[in-house]
Amino acid sequence: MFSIGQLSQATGVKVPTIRYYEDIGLLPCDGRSAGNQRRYSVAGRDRLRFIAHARALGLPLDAIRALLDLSGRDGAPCRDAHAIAGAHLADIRDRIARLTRLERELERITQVCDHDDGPCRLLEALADHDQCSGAH
Amino acid sequence: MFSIGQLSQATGVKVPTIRYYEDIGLLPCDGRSAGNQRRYSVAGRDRLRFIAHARALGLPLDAIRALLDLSGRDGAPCRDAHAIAGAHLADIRDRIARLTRLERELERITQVCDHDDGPCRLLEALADHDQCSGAH
DNA sequence: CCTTGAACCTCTAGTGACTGGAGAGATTAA
DNA sequence: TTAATCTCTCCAGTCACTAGAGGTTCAAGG
Repeated sequence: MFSIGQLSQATGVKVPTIRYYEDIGLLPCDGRSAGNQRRYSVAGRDRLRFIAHARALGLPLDAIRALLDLSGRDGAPCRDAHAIAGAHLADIRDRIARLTRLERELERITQVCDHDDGPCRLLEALADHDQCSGAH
Repeated sequence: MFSIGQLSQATGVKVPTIRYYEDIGLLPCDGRSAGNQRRYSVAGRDRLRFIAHARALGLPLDAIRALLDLSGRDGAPCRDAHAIAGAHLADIRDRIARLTRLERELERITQVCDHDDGPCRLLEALADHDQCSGAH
């Protein structure tokens, strides 16, 4: 059995975060010591590792909760898991696309003015959406 | 003079958001009606347009506040404005790079398993960081 | 057995940038 | 005048934590 600090060391997840995951019902502890301190089993550690890795991949906690529910069930979780991961992948691609448009727009804006005196056209360009090539 | 709703229509910024900007000291209103309703001048509308456009470009409100302070001053705001915009551009590029790594990783994970029966390796792959090519 | 210091407990509040709702008052057009 | 719309303030919620206060428990050394 692990204490919360040992679990934190074993997974790289901070202690307050582990307690937060318990609060929202994502990671129950496997019991308490006589003095009311949390104790975790190996299964609990593995569950937290799953959560931590999925978080590192950017999945929101709701999606992680759904995946954890799936992995406990039989039936056809494979398709459902793919649906969740696929939706996340689509979301990531969408964010990349939008950030890339912003990058180009901001590059353009920072290049309209590269002098040291006179009124700064950068501020004007930032103020005026009409100068932009598209929507954001 | 605009009412808050007219300002909202003119800028595309929602009414509660305008009030929020006032709360945090970003956009004071230019007076009140006899019945205590907010009134805005053309200058106020332009200021909100600046804020809205900078937000659409992804700048955080802190950076926008700094830019608004700059645009009111003389001195050498041009260099400072470039510094703020440049930092934001670097941040965007960093986020794109990280999202692209995640995209590749998630692509790999979703491809380890494309069947309909048996245990889903997608869930295993999500659980196991060691299968990943790098850090995230 | 006792002490010390680290780890742990609960609870509250704060982050960024809003969004939504309740319940009451103001404005405007017919 | 009346009805419809708009606006007011205040409070709570979002997401995923993070930080702090003030108190309790644990493990190791003497």
